[in-house]
Amino acid sequence: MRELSASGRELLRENLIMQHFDADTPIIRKGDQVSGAFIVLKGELRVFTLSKQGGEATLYTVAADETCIFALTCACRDMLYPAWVDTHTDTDVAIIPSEVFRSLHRTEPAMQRYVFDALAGLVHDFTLTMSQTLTADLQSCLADYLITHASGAGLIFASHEHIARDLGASRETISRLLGRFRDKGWIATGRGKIELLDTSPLVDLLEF
Amino acid sequence: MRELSASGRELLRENLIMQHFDADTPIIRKGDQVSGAFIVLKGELRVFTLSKQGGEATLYTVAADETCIFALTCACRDMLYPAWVDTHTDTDVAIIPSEVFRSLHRTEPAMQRYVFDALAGLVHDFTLTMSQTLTADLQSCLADYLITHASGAGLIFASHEHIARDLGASRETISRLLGRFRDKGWIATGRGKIELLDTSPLVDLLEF
DNA sequence: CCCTGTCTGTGACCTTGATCACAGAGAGAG
DNA sequence: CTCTCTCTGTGATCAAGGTCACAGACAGGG
Repeated sequence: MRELSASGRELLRENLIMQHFDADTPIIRKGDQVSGAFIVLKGELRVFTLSKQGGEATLYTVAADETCIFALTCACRDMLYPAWVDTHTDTDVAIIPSEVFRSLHRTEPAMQRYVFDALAGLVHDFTLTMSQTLTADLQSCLADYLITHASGAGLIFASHEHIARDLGASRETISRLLGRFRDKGWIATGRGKIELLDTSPLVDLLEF
Repeated sequence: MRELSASGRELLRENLIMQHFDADTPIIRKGDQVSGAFIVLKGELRVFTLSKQGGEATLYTVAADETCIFALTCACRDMLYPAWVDTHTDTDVAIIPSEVFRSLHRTEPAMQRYVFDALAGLVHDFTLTMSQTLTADLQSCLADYLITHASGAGLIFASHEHIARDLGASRETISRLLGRFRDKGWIATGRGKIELLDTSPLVDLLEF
């Protein structure tokens, strides 16, 4: 945002709204009118859909310094928000009101570049998610999840419940699959913790 | 494209490549390097993913006057193409080579607007597809497909095979579901043809 | 009119993953 | 140390769809 013009920066400063959400708060429901562009300052937003039966499936998460692309497109094209959003950690968000955002987007090249990058990145992410959910079985999705969510040391701190929600699967099935991975010696499991022991067979599950 | 600057229009005219594809031709494979931005002039491109087992699922189609967003983002960000593309009808395509496109996108506001609109539209479409495939059962997907693909007179000209490919389902299951719809009097079926008789119960399948 | 190729209808069976129902851990609070 | 809560493991059962295997139905070419 350093690259905005003086007047743009001024406009932004005057209209930026800071907001705090506690952990596990529902923030947006599908069909809500969205008040503007969101930029996460601290914490994380989770964007997900709900099924007929009440099951959830996480579409993507918005980490610190990122923006929610659905909100961007809603602010630009006057759409209703197409999904649900909540938090699992304390989260601070900066909101640029729709009109301000639209005006910045019209006049500021830096803003155009920012939005374009965010959208193009989303297309990439979505493609991955889509092909995965459409074509891969749960086992492959889980393998991918473990690899992409592991810390450098190969550790993941998450309950089976949590993983199941992210993947839109049931807790029991995740438990069973993790059990299978463990029996094969690929991972070690503990309460709220998973350790990757041998990633190569997990990676093999992804390639095709 | 009328809104480009004189120099931009000149650049475009000199570098535009016209290409013709016959029906049912594979055009791009996943991982291919993409030569530039595509604009469909006549016919239709189908963008789809393949699963391990060889199953296909259509992500979206690019109709006349539309552009393929994957190709756009690939051209902009130097990515490999993330899906497969083929045709089912004779199709004419205009190709803007990557460097030309990048240069136009950098300098021409009209091009920036065009790309932004295409991306934002995709986000919207993807959202719909995603929530559907993630949350709805095949019956609802089929109902949606029939309604969105019917002509004004409520007619669809497509074989069960074709519908199955679009929905990433098997031909037999589509046949069975259509049979159920027919038995309930909602549709009439014929060889390569479906007629909607009573749309309201089909619409009911979508709302939840 | 027949022949052949593509659609369509159906039965049998299998796999995946959801759901229900518990039983046994860790782990923190008191 | 106990009590209670959440997390984990596992069996039984069920529904949706995919796969295999045909059989009939239509349509166009010769």
